[in-house]
Amino acid sequence: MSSTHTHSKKSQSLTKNQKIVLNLLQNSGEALKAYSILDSLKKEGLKSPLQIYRALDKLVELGKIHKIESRNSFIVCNNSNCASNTVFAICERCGNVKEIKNSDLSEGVKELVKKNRMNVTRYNLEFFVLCKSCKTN
Amino acid sequence: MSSTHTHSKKSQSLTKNQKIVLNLLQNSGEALKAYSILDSLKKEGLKSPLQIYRALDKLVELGKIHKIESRNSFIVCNNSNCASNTVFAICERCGNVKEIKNSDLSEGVKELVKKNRMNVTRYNLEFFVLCKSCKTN
DNA sequence: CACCTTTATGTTATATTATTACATATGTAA
DNA sequence: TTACATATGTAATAATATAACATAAAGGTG
Ligand SMILES: [Zn+2]
Ligand SMILES: [Zn+2]
Ligand SMILES: [Zn+2]
Ligand SMILES: [Zn+2]
Repeated sequence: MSSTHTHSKKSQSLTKNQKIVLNLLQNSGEALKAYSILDSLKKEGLKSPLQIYRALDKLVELGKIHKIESRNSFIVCNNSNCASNTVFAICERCGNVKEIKNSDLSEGVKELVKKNRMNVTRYNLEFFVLCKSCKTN
Repeated sequence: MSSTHTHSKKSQSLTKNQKIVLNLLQNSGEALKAYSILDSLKKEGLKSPLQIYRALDKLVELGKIHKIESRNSFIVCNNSNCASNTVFAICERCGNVKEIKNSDLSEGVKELVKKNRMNVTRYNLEFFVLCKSCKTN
């Protein structure tokens, strides 16, 4: 035993199911739905929706993934740290989702927040677009 | 007979069910869920989810109402014409939803769109806030 | 270590949200 | 009239998400 140096770093504290779900989302690179994730993970032993939703909830809470609200799907965070302020471009034709850095938006958002005296915790912006691939077809 | 003067104005072309649903949303003034709308309209003779969803779909399409994606609820449009570009403040504590004019946002959005070379059809921005009433309690 | 608390897991059942499929009716235009 | 598009009614079912409860693992305190 000796060095059972409990690597209890906060940063790698994902549990088994959380790791499995995160891996799938990372490897897929696209937005996935909960029940499609469940299907894909039957072989890993996960067999109930709740196992998926619990992992997803936690990963969202940790900022590792985001939920695409208008599509009930989930995608890995593309940025280092969104602080849960998210911007997506969602293709209306093929459903492709791409996360966008929100830096350019901050000024406009700040003004809007100030003018409306809002106590903003976070925000989520969804652009509905025709993606490059769909535009050329 | 005689004057069956078909009042076929495009502007008032809502159908019976569409009018009933829109009226309820207008009178309530708050965001409502489809099945709660259904419950409220049992007395008007609407009895299946599909009757509600069809009316809601059409009203959204016409821009009369909006869907709050993160809450699966619907609210009357608060502006004259959003062109389906919507901004909401959603209280995380009580669920209250308020539509916000998006004029101040346009510059930041335009830049973001330009920088990412997006072909944007429309957008939806959801601010998660602590509303005034909840802040004081 | 023993003890307690918190967090995660497994499992079943159920709630909530939304659509498919098909038959009928109504509105609009040539 | 005929044709076509749009709206309605109704039943069944699909897709998304949570409640409830039992058990297990992880973490902190003394
Ligand atoms: Zn992100
Ligand atoms: Zn596309
Ligand atoms: Zn509006
Ligand atoms: Zn509130």
